[in-house]
Amino acid sequence: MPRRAPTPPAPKISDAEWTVMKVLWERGTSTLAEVVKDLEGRLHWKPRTVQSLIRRLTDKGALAVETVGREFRYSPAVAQDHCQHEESRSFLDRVFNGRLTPFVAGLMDREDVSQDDLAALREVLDQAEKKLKK
Amino acid sequence: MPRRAPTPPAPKISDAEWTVMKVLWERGTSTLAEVVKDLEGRLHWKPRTVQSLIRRLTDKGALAVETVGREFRYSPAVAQDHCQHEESRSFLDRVFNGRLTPFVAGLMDREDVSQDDLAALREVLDQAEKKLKK
DNA sequence: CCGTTCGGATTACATGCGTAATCCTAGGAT
DNA sequence: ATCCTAGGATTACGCATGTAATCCGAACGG
Repeated sequence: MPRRAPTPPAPKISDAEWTVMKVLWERGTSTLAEVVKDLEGRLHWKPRTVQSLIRRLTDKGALAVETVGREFRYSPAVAQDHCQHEESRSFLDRVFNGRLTPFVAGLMDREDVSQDDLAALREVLDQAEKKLKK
Repeated sequence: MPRRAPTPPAPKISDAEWTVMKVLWERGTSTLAEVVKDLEGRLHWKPRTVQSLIRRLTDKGALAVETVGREFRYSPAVAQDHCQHEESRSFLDRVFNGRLTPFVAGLMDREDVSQDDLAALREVLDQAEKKLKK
């Protein structure tokens, strides 16, 4: 599968940082407390831990900080799509020599897929084909 | 997509280690020199570096060592499929909340896919469906 | 006004990773 | 017999990561 024109690279986001970014992408601009709230229950993390991760993310330019009156509000500074795509590429390259089909085949082989999933995937392929023909 | 019954976990393999494992999976049992040879040209790595990686891989149980006469021969102690599947799962969970369809859709959207790729993917889906019906 | 609390800044600290160098020994070249 | 060399064992070393704790100042409750 050939790549398109290169896109400016997104900052490299670690595992734990992904967890935080996902909250921010879902919620949009949020305060530390809001992020902590969102994560608690699902995660054991102490608030300090979340703060550390947020700090690292702002340091690497993945989050923007805005001082609204008294409080700091954080928002994603990189598009989720973009980050997802970079991760996807590097994952496929590393594990499957860049090839998508064996990846999908492997999953199908070892996990149960629903009819719905299959239908959704076919739909995606049809869209791709339509785009290709244009 | 629901998971199947859990499989015994494979050792966690780092980026650089994947490069080495791929050589061993392709070549089968090999000596250090053979692995180095296989990698040189594609990679800048010094032989010592390769040796370190091999050592870490044997330490974590991903490679088996066998002393054949004078030399050490290394072979994969874990199945490639298995490792690939674990990576796939953790990647999908981390980046796409476990969902395959958005992953494929994102790739289709940002990369060019060939007719051949599309056909191969359709074939995979057909197989999955057949398996599902049985 | 005073103590508590919340969040930013700074610091911590073990582990893993990428990328080797050094040391040592046994086998091969001369 | 001697020296070189390849490869295993040990050690290195800086950076990233996961997971916080500490310190400090401001806001808030009483």
